[in-house]
Amino acid sequence: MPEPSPSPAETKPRRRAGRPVGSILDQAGITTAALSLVSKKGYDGLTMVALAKSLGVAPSALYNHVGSKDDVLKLVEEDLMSKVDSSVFQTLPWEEAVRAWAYSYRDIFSAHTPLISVIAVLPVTDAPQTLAMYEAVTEGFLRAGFPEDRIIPCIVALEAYIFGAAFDATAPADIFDSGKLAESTPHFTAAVQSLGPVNYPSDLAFRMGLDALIAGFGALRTA
Amino acid sequence: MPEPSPSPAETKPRRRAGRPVGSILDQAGITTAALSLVSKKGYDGLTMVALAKSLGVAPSALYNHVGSKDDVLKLVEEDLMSKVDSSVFQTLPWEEAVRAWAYSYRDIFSAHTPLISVIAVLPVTDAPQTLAMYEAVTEGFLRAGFPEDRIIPCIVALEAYIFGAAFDATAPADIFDSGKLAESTPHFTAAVQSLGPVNYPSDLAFRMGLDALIAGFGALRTA
DNA sequence: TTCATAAATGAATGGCATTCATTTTTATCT
DNA sequence: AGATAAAAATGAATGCCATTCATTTATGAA
Repeated sequence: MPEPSPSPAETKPRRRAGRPVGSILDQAGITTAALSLVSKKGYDGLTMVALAKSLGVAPSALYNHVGSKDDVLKLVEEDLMSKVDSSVFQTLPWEEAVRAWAYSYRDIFSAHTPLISVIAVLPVTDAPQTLAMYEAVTEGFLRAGFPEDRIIPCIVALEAYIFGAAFDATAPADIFDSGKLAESTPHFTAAVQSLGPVNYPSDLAFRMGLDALIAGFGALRTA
Repeated sequence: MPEPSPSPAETKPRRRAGRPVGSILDQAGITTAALSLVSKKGYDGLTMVALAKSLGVAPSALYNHVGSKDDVLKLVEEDLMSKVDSSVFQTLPWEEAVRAWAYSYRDIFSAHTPLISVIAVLPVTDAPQTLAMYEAVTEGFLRAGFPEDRIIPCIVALEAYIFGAAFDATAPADIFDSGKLAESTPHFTAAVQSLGPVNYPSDLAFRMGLDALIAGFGALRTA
């Protein structure tokens, strides 16, 4: 630090790199506290008051580190995105990589569906983990021989499907029980019953749709 | 309840059919008021206080007709479901019917994404309009020659895709702007730019994914 | 008219995110 | 070591929200 006395360029206070020494709170701590709160109490339990209490701090103290509760959700989202396995595109053939990536993506976010409405509309700017995932997936598509201008539409469609499927995965098993109105919907009721005792086929449906998307998109490769 | 008095079958108070004569409020009125409130102020503006005011009534009066705000959302959902065009399955060949139905479904719910988290998990019991839609779609699949036990998984997968796409449709155009981090994600950034001035291809993506699902599922027909 | 029931009222209640003036803590400079 | 300025934490508001409840009003049937 060759920092002489006169030095008008350096006006901001400095801090030793990587050491949040002077404060109880920082964004990383808030993120992990939010995640453990969600895993214990669900998204209804994720309130600024509860978050502050779990950190041993007054609620207003949080606002020195995040601008709003939405900021907290963005932090959680970034953390989750970093857990989606997009490394598979470096090791597996395209079809299998897409499949593994999609399952990983869906499994992670099916436990965090309240985030989906936030993510789906959230600009990717300043979201490094999210961008890193997109970069890895894009590279995988390029390597597999996709024309550059088809890659983003394919990813967008796959993501839409994954988000929708994440909701499905949390639905109750009897969601298709037609109850008293069964008589007026005979074909639908029969189709539901033909599935057997397990009436909600969210996993079968996910696999079938994913197969269709992979087959359809795979045909776009030029190489 | 042995009910000694004569006429034991008729215990509930009667009311002339179709005439909500004695009260200002009923569920139909609440539903249309909620819909017009949403269209004017969005889902943030849909509060019980605002809803009551738009009906010229005290907020607590609403609770004589609905159990909770979630009930209001269910009423709105049912109304929207009745607007999804599933009649196409009676007139068009299967591929075109699925396409038309899916576009109609997505277009309606892209203006009501806050409902999706409710719908996706909501049992279909006591939701006559929703059941009617499922019945029409199921009939369309049966007519097209699908094995009975494949129909529900296909519908579930299509719905997941439609719900996800409804979120996409509301995303800002610059959602994929990588900003300062563009240098660290060269392939993704290039792929986004190859799309041209319109950087968010939600319509192209929807069409491509829908084509893939229709092609993949269409192959399941046996007839 | 009488009476029971349904509907509407207005005043609570408790939870929520967020703000702000104030105090405390911390890091750096003299 | 002491002074100083910035960052961080505090506690007490604020305003909005869904929901409840005791009470009053309106309605239809007997």
